[in-house]
Amino acid sequence: MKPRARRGGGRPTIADVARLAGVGAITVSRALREPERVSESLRQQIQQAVEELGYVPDPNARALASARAEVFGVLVPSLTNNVFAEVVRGIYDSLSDSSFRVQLGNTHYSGLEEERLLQVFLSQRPAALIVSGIDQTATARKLLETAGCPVVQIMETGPEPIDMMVGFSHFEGGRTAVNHMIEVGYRKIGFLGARMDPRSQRRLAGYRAAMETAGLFDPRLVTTTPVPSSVTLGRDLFRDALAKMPSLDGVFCNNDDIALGVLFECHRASIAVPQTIGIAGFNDLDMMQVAFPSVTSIRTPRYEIGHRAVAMARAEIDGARPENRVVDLGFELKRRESTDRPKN
Amino acid sequence: MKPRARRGGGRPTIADVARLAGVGAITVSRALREPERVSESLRQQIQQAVEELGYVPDPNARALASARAEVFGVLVPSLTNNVFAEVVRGIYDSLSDSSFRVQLGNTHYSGLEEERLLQVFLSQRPAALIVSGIDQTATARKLLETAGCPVVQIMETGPEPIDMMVGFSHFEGGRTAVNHMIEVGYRKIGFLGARMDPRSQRRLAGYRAAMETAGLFDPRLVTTTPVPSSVTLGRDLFRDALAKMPSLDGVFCNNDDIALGVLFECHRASIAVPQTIGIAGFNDLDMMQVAFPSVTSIRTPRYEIGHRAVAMARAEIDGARPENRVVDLGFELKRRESTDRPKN
DNA sequence: GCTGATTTTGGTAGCGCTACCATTCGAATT
DNA sequence: AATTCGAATGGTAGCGCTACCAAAATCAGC
Repeated sequence: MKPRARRGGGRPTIADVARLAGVGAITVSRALREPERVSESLRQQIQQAVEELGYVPDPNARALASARAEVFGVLVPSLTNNVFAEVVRGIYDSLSDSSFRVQLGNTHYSGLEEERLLQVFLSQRPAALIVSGIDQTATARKLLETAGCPVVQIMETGPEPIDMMVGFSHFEGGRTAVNHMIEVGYRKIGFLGARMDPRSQRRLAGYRAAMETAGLFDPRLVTTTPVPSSVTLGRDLFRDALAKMPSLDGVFCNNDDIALGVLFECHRASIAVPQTIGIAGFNDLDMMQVAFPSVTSIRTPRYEIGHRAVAMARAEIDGARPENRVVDLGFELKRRESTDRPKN
Repeated sequence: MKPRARRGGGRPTIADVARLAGVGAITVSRALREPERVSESLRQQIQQAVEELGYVPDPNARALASARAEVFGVLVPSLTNNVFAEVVRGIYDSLSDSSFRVQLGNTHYSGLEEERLLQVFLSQRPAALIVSGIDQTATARKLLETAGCPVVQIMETGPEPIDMMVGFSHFEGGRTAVNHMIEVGYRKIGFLGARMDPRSQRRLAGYRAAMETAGLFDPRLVTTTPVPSSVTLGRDLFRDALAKMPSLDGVFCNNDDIALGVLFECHRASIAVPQTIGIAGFNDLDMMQVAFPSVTSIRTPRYEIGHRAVAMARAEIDGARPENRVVDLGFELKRRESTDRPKN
């Protein structure tokens, strides 16, 4: 029977390389994946044939034959939020020295969307999965538990990892920022929050804990909205908060975008920062230290989280079962001018 | 011969579905990909079997058998730059109703890295490729020309598309912004630029054209650096520019990050904006309209570029050869307070 | 009712690679 | 010298799916 014309458009296959190098196909496969299992001389012959033909292995065929794709599935709630962009950058950078690909999914902060994407990702049998947060739905959790590959939950840490975790405590972050504001003398400290995803909720809880401990908590100080965060929204939230409680003397913002909106509004309304109003943000974007006045914020290890998540997953793939399944990378309070209140 | 134990971990295959539905495997395949070619009754039986088993097709097997992966390869120079994050979001959103996956690559503004990633992407036989800019290396261009799939160059337009293009003129954007500043009375307008990738270069060219036409060009007005852009860098560049040319009365910034750095530095140094210094940025990030004073900028259609690129590629995949191979989505000058100079 | 055209369905043979097992061969052991 | 062993290499049989072709079923026209 006449062989069918090559479907693949004439790209060289492993068989072509094998023929040119005068070895069996399987030996080429091994030379490429486990060079130490092939003798020096053959390895060189094969390497030369690969280069001569410009052979690049087909990842699809590889995945099909080995029942495992060299893919890291990554689920984040947003692609444009700078925080997750940094995490994703850390992931990509940490994988650039390997042949792993990244399969990125945007859950839009939706648990259902996360389930759906998980299902899609799983159909590829990924080498590892990285998911954001620790509040997966029960269905998603079950899918992850039976995924048969390393799973890393990122951004937060918690008591019951599906497999591994890398993050920090948003609760402590919020509490630390607010404690600092209380210490330097602010009393009527408002909380401004947008989106209010689980991590925002925990920052709010940290705020509340700090305020209650100091006997300063008042529910009217809290202003939140489910609307996605933006600088514009920061301004609007601040206006609302001030209308509700004109005696406000500080704000802890859910994130830096909101803090920036507050800062701009203070400029516009000629409200002195830090004298009349103190401002603290969360994440410590580059611009916070350049702003005028510079803005106090909680520095979070975004890039490092992506990097570490990949490192842990790769260790597991390589058979070294990491001892620490849950890694807390911490955060750092950056005290700046926006809360530099002259003690009175 | 005894069949080998299932490698794939027992997930249902198309054969399982076919058996349950009492049809041939190929019919299941068709029912899933081209439902109109299968009779109504069988389609329902098959659909039911699929749901009962929780069958999800294996994309790797699909890609191998059809010599074409349902993947859009996307190459961008940066993942954290908000501009590209928006483009990528547009791409993801436009593909979310399909079974296409996205394969994202970060070129780090390097032509060589772009070539390398292209090689990797091509090994998967993607359904389409989206690449940033129009300044590919000769090697990359050749790879793209022979890719055998739709190719869309984004962000810019130019005279010689590899296949299709979606973008706008950075030259005209720069010229428009600077013309506006000249019109309202600024004379010693500096150019502040970071990174200086090809698009930045063209904005600079637009700046220069506007300045020369008005007889205002002076090379000492131009301050650039190859360093990546940031708000901090904007401040530094502005300080340099001012040191070099204290009589500066305006700046056109390569992008909004830099403009924001300038704005903050003006606050800090008590330089009146727009009276003493006028500021214009590029891209029109959300925060520019909230800043105090609000900052004039060139609004660029980032999300729309991603959306349109996907639409054009999909049209081509579906066999409808789009008439317009090069689409200019334009830009819009947003006049704001930072250049609202009182006419004198 | 018959013929030819047009669906609709199924069988077979791969896609390019690797798991599994078999074979070869030289070195070490007895 | 015979036996054992491990390392190096190769052959075979799929992985799960679809392209291609063939067969069966349906339809239209006379």
